Amino acid sequence: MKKKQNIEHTQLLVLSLLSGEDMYGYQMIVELARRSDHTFEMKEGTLYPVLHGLEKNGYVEAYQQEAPTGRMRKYYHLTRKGGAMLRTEAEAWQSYAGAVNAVLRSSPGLNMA
Amino acid sequence: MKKKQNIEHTQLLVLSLLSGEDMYGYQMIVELARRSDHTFEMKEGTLYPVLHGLEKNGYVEAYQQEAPTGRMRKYYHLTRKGGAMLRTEAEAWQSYAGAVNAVLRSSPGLNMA
DNA sequence: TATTATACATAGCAATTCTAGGTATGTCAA
DNA sequence: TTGACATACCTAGAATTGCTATGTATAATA
Repeated sequence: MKKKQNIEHTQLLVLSLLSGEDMYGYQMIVELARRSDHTFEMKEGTLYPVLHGLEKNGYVEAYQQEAPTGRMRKYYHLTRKGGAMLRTEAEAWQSYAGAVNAVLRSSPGLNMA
Repeated sequence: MKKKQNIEHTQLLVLSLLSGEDMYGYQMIVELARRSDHTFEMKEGTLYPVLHGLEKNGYVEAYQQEAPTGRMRKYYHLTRKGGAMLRTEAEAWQSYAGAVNAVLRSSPGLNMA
């Protein structure tokens, strides 16, 4: 039985990537792997539906642009609304992670530095 | 439309609680809320199925014990196997959280201390 | 006596990610 | 030139997981 990777908070990670520069889907997958030291290897089947959802809700805007190679790429740009959502979700993440760590720290079975 | 709370890593949190002392279901819900400063309000519909799964896999053992009030409680005890799983999952959490934070830190749209 | 807290349980819904498949072009080595 | 691999996009359906809603029952309290 194959283990499922389960990257949660996909939306937060995508918004975060786009806050630096406009990116296209494939690039996000590569960048996310790089910045997370390959902890995250997001699947296309995960990313593309999320991107379409973000666009539908006005958090990102898409535009086509030709790559130097001649291939078409679909770039995504973070909107003002998307930036606000990013800050909201980042705060939620901080709160969530802090709470998990608080619970783990209270566990004698672990050696939490 | 009601917002879903979505406590992920439920299993890790439960194992962590049980590494301190044996607990019964209702107590875990109360304790988890307390230790997480009420960030986590786990639902019974979430907890009980998870407990049954942990028991089935040998991570915890259950036993009945009468409370001072006269009511029956079902206590859960962390097994050696459960302790090992706790350490494994805690490590996975550290790695996961570290990767998310690394990505967020690389985002100019956020003010990550 | 009615409400709230305690205490356990499950069926089915909803949300999310993955698997698995499809389409197509560019690059590079054999 | 052909075959493999990387690039680049997309979606349907499966699997997982937590939540909603509901049920049962007892003890405490207003």
